[in-house]
Amino acid sequence: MKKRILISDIAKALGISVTTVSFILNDKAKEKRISEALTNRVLAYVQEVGYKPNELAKSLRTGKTKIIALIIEDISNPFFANIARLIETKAYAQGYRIIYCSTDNRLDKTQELIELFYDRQVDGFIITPTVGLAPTIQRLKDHAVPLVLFDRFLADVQTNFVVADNFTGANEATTHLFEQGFERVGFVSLRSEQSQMMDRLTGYSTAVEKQAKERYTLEVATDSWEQDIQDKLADFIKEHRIDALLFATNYLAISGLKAAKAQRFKMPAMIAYDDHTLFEMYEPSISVVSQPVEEIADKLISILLNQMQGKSKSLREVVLPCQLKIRESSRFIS
Amino acid sequence: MKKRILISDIAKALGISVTTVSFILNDKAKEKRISEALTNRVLAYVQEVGYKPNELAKSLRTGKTKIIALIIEDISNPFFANIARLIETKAYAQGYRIIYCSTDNRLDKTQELIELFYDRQVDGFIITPTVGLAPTIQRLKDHAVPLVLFDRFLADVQTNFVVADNFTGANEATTHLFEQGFERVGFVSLRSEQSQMMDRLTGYSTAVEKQAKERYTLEVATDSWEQDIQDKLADFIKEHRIDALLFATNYLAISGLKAAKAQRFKMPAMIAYDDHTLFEMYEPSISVVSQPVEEIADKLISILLNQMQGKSKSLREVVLPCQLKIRESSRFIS
DNA sequence: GTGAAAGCGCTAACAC
DNA sequence: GTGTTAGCGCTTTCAC
Repeated sequence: MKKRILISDIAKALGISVTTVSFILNDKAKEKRISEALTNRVLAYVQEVGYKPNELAKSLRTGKTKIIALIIEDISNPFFANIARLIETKAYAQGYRIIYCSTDNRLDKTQELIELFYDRQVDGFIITPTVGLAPTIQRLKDHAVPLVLFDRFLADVQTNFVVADNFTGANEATTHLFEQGFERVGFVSLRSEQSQMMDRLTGYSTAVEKQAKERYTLEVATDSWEQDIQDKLADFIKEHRIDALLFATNYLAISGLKAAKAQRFKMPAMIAYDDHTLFEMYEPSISVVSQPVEEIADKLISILLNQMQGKSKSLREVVLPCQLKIRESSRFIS
Repeated sequence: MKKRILISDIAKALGISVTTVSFILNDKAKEKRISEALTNRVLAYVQEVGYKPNELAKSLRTGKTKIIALIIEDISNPFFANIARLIETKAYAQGYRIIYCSTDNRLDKTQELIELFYDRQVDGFIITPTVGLAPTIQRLKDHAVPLVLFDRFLADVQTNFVVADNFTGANEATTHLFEQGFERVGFVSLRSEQSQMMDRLTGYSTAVEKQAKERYTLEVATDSWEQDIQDKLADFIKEHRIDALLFATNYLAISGLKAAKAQRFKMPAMIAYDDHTLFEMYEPSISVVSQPVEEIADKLISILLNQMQGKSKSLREVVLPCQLKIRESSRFIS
């Protein structure tokens, strides 16, 4: 292993002190009124030997790592992967890097991850919280760690968050189905206390009540087997003679499509939550409630950066509108 | 911000020295023959006050960060997102965390990212290299930085790598199409010198020659607009009266399906490279050459860990077989 | 304008 | 067995 060149090497080679080199390297040359000649000489030499400071030592000294922790449900879910991509690009432009981990929505794992990254002195957190995470988040807040939640928020602790307007999203989707002429509109969701799931459920229920129709809901356990989900779905549809369905997540909708294909029944009309290449291309194309991914990523980064730079101490609770993309799967065919 | 508790605080509170605490915390208690009573007292106190060492300081001192840099083409591509997920899980189990960045296959960005993470003292690299990256990789090698490439390798520099057997994958897919009875089998690929693209092309060409048929290839520029790709594809199919197609990547195949949908022509028989939920669910379901993602991730991590732990200095060049999943889209219908 | 030196929090060689 | 202390490589105060 070739030895890395150090700031002291530079100083020695140029016959000046470490301080001077450090000042010049940290753009404090004029502030400290170091001669332009020397400044240029140092810069040229640094360039020549390709010196790069050890960021670790720098971080230890400054307390800043320029790293943001992204603690996310599942990086392989396209919805999260897309957000991750956007966040990464925006953070990168500001000189920040992203360290990520998937939580699988497991509380213990999430807590552990947060502790871990906290010990690593990350500068800020972007988190999709699990139920029960409030105490952990509160602790971060106590330590004045910049953080912002997304996709869902926690009722028990006040924090910055960026979520979609899930109530309205689900409400409009449901209403659209009724307006198309469907009568028995079901809702398939996760058995979860997560805010986004609750809001979607309430959105659906409110729409059903407004239309004075019957509610049909199926809640799937988060740790169900794929096969189990498919069976439950098939039963649910048949038993209640459902003629239209709203799915609370993209993967539930995909399970639904798989069930229909495997068990050879005709999928009723449907709308999915969160867009996916599959929905766009499927025959018939699947209507979706789509979250504004780009804006979510934008807000997340800007809120976090503001906080990290100490610009704003006020709480930011951002709720962004969803977009109902009507495609073929929600068309009424009498 | 509540002050973090330090190892010196522990020592002071217990009236012992930092060394002792450090030894105990680093499992060197018996090695240094520290009394069990003291060991337990320290452990209990550490537990009680919730002391956590500053990992940054630890890293600076030990030179180990327990962080692996994942430098990948595009985290939002399901193929890479899936691998990322698997790598993450396996690394996590070994106490390593992942820091990632997407390169978009741009040389300058990739170089910059590698430098950056190198300066951050990551313990190892997993990289999908771009063309022209050899000098940078060589430099890492000179500095004895553990690294392993994947998805493609570089001819100009010897390194560990894990790739799929792209030649055979493409060859078998092409042969399968001919055996089905198709006559005019085209190949759609990226205009790129990347090894995996070249191998897929050679695999196709060799199969065509063996069958003594005509070659029809379309190479799309990597920075093309989606619309442009679709137009080119439509023209290509019509002009050569293609009756079956092999796509070199999943997104090219998706562009093909989109083109067919938008421009209302019938997609010829086809096989895509890399599986995708869409291909499984599409009507007709799309045959694919699927890479063994799980094994790739396994090999990557085990090779990298071995290297990081200094266990093996020998070069590991792993080529894993692809699996041809025959579905409906490659069926011959006369 | 420039340099010496203190420390960021930790590990581990060395001393006793 | 336990403590003292010298760094890891950097930034920054303070002195000149």
